[in-house]
Amino acid sequence: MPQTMTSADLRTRNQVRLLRAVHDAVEPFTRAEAARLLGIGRNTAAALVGELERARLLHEVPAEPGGRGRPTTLLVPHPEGPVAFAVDLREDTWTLASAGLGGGATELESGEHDRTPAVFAEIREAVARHGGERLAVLGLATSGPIRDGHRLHVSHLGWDEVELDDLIGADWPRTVVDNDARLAGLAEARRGALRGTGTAMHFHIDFDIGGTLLLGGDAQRGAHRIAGEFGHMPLTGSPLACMCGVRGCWSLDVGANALVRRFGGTPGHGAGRELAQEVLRRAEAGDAEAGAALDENAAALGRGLGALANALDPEAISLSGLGVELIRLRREVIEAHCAEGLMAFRRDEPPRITAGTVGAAGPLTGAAEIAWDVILSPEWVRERL
Amino acid sequence: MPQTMTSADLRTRNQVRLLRAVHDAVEPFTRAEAARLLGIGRNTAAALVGELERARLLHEVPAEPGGRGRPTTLLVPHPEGPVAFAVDLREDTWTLASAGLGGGATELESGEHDRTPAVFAEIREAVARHGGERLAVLGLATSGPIRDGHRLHVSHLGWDEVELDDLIGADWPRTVVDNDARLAGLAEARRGALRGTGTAMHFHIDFDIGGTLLLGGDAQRGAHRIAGEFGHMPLTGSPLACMCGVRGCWSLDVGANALVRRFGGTPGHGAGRELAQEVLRRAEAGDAEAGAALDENAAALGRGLGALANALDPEAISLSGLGVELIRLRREVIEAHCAEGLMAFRRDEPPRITAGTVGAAGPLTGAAEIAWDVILSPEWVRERL
DNA sequence: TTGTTATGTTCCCATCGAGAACAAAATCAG
DNA sequence: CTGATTTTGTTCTCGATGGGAACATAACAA
Repeated sequence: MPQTMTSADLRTRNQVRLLRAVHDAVEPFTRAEAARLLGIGRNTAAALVGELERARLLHEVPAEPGGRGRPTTLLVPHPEGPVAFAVDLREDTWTLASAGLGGGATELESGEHDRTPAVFAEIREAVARHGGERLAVLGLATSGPIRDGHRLHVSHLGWDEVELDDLIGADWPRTVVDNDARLAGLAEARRGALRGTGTAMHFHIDFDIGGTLLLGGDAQRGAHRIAGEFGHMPLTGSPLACMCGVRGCWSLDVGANALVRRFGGTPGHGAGRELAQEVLRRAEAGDAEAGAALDENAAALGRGLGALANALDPEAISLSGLGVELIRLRREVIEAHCAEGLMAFRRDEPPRITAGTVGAAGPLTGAAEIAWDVILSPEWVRERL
Repeated sequence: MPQTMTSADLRTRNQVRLLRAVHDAVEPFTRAEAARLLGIGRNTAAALVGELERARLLHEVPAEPGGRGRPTTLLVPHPEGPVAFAVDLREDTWTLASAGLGGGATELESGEHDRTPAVFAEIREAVARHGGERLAVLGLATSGPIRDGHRLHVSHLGWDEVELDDLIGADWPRTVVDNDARLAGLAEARRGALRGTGTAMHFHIDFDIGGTLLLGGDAQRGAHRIAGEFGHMPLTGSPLACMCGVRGCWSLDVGANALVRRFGGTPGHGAGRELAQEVLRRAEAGDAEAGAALDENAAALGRGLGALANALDPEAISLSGLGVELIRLRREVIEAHCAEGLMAFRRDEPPRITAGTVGAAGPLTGAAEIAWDVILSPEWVRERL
């Protein structure tokens, strides 16, 4: 496991550091600022940028003068530089987007699908339509755990152990895949509400609840890359059996399925999202029963967050999906029950609970991030020159 | 946040890599093997080792010839090299040990204490008695969470927000502190049952249960460095109120306190450990009620482990304290209830549940590790030359 | 117009690790 | 006992890297 050794590796390393700084920056910065940021000399910065410009990875544009001093250049993505494609594969739709250095994604195409793995061929064709020389890596977000990075398991589509290696063949560009909830969390950590946190958590609340632990801007993946099933811990004392095969899961009390069940429906089939939206509408309009349902959902959410905060000590927790509405309408309920679940000695410093700012674009943004993580690696950059 | 830039940093980096390899190795290795291991040339290895020998960080001793080829030298700790001291501060005793490069710890002194923070002065004196020129860093393990690394909270000693910065003053050597359960886990990850795992968990079961998530050989610490209170999640549906201020904690059903409660005692005062030992003895002798108590404890343990495995996907889980006996006597119960708590699709690949191999020396060994982590840093090594 | 300030550019230099060639010290084959 | 083989140590040269100093350049300010 060699990390770095030769002087050439040192150069590559500094090039990657520079590219990563550009990618992660909120605002573009100048070459001189880059030198200060990386702690290198102006001469070295000039050499690095020159090589990256020649490799069509960075581009320099004149910066408007901002005070005294010789005018300098802004470091921006190269117009002919590599791009990452990102795919968000949902229950019955898919979206393809393109993202350059810096992360800004533009949607290219989207479509519906028939809930069979044939959608992968459809996506492959869309990628071929839009992908040119500049396409470097494809990041794909799907729901459901992906064991060891290739065995996909989406229960609500009836996909059981779908073999991704068979569906994503040699005619695909270099492709990296991950779970949508985890990628939504990664997006928040890199470009959203969790930016800058050392330890944080993100939860996506849809039919049920899934999430990820974010450490230093990266998502914890686990030994088989199926970490994040926080919704399948018994955090709320439910006596019910969950579809996952366990009894008492947190997800039984949080999310659209819990709302469906409360109003007498059978979870797991179809119209849960519409019902959830309707409950939200009615609760906002003052309907007592809908309000009570929301209270229960928010209370169960908060109770679980408190328990998880005891164990993992996050600085902040962001929510997406239904969670955004729950925060908007029932923040006090969530926070009160979170505090109740927190050990007494930590109640004066509870985790910040916040709505994600990347929103519904989370999985797509996260997929672009993991694709760019491949590009911004020493191996890839060295290959490119 | 500069990671590395100059060529001098490159050299330091490789020196640290070499020292870390020696520290982490199970068996000593030769200079030629080191070159292969780090992916550097024999000439470079010779230069690195020479400098480290002059800095009294490494020592070369003739290796007994093992086949053909010119005889070489074994890389071993320098006899005058730096040592780390490690302290394990327990409820009413403390132990001081010394650990050299490679981790082998030898006990220096131990004593009892009066359960007041005055024990820190006592420890300071013992350190001064044994510490000479070679003492570089002190690692200290205590029970209880240590918020932000300096505010100690040990409920069963009645220490509430004890300020470590006041107790560990400028007359101490460079000191690093952490929680005993976390350090026990770190010890397993570095030198015990979890060695080589990418994602693993460790739990120490005493009066209650505490643990840590281990990622790539390091312990997850959390935003306020108080992560690891897994025992205070409601994983077993207990209706009771816990001393921590929360209702339903896992710890209410696992550990010595749970046994005390089951046999009519009041947890939190004294003799829980003796009772636990007696229950173990009686259960092993065939006593039905003691056996049932053990069953319940093991079942609750397994149930929680399964839930946590869903969320964090560890490759292996090691246990210390009472957990060792529980594995020895009730492995099937633990594993069965763990499987029951695992989502169905992961039951064919459950986490390996194993007794820790570092044993009672876990906190001390872990304390030595965090002390050596300071020594094996580029900053420290560069300072030493 | 002239001084100030921030940046770009060009040079030289110390250091680092790679690689090749050779030397040294053991084992193995006869 | 001798010579071939194997593995490692040692020495030397070389290209590349980043630091630093000196100078050039282009804006602003007085």
